[in-house]
Amino acid sequence: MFALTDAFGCFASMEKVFDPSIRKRPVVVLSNNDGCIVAICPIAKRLGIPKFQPYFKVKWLLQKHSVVVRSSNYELYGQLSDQMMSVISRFSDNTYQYSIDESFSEFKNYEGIISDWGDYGREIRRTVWRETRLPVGVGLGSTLTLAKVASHAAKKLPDSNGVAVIEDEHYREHVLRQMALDDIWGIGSKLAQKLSLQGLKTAWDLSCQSPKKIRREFSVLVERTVNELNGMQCLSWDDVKSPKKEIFSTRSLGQRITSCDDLRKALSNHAVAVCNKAREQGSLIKTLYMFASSSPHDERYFKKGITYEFPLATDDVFKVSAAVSESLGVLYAPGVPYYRCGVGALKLESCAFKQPDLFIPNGDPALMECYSKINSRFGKGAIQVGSEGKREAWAMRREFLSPRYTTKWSDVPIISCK
DNA sequence: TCTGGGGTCCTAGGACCC
DNA sequence: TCTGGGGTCCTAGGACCC
Repeated sequence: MFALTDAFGCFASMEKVFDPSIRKRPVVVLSNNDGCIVAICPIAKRLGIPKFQPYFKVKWLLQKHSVVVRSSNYELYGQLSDQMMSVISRFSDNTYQYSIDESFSEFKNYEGIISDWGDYGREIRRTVWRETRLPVGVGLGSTLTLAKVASHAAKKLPDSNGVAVIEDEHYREHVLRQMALDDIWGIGSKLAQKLSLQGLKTAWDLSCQSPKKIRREFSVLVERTVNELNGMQCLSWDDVKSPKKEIFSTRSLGQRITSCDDLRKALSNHAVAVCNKAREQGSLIKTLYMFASSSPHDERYFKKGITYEFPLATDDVFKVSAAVSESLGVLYAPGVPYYRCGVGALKLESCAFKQPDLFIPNGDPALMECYSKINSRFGKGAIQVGSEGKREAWAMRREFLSPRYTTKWSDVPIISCK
């Protein structure tokens, strides 16, 4: 048995944790630079507020319903996510955090011990609420895809109360019949469109297809989904837990930048972020990709990218930020109003198979270890590479930012007793 | 006044080589 | 004289997810 536990309207619900005055109001959270709506609390959802729409286009709708608008407060969400994950992980000996608000749990060693999975799911839900004030849904099923289906049902079906268990055939059919194709994990809008041309309408229709035929006409991935919907496990635990093959850090800038120095600082920040993520999963970077561009909505769109090959795969932040400085000449052109830039590690190698080179100095692994330790002890950014610069004006626009209740001393909530 | 997210993986197509 | 296959690598763009 697998479970998927995820937060309802994650960021929007997180905004309510330390601000009870907005708990009963519709809340949405905007993406970086207050660009798009990325989270909608259940109350706002009922008002029909759309997700992933540019903020400036739906502003009128938000005002009409007096919706509370917040910028992304990543400091707060990171902290609350950690708390939520730590509660969930107490309920299984094997969990995997799939995203900031979703966690898979495996219960291989619990068969026969847990008599009622529904009760167990409700216990998880209650405990997360009690300890973090976050509303979560819990979906249980015999494959990872069915756990995802169940969590969808836990959110959507009125009789579920936040927990759904797909155990018997009857219920599986009941849930799948009410699920749209593009709500299935791995089926997006394009595939859904193609499938509907064949007369399929619901997840149940897809599950009734012959896997062989689906493989022939679509792909092994869709075939796998069909099998998983029927309770045949194709996705193994290792598939979702496997280390990333690519790591990116990209961002649109709060303000256009035009100076070479600003671009270097911005890219340097991304390069260091990528490097840190790579080290966290035990990877070394062999190929780095850097790009900078104006906005695609500009009249004259400018985009330049460059790949940089390290002679020896590395996780040394100094080497990675030096690569940025070296490549800057290609990316920078005077007069371009840069709007977006980013860095990605395209080729990663496992540090378990590190191959030293007699003629290339290896950097200082002790220095890197010390750097990592300082940042994990005192928080991200406690120690930096000089080329990253300090927090710049163009960093990020966050007009509707809530206090950093958990990560800034002056913002810690005060409870006064009379 | 201006404003349009971010991350990962896959695939098609081209360049190049034998 | 003309024709011809197949593999690898790279890149850009698409698809999908949250």
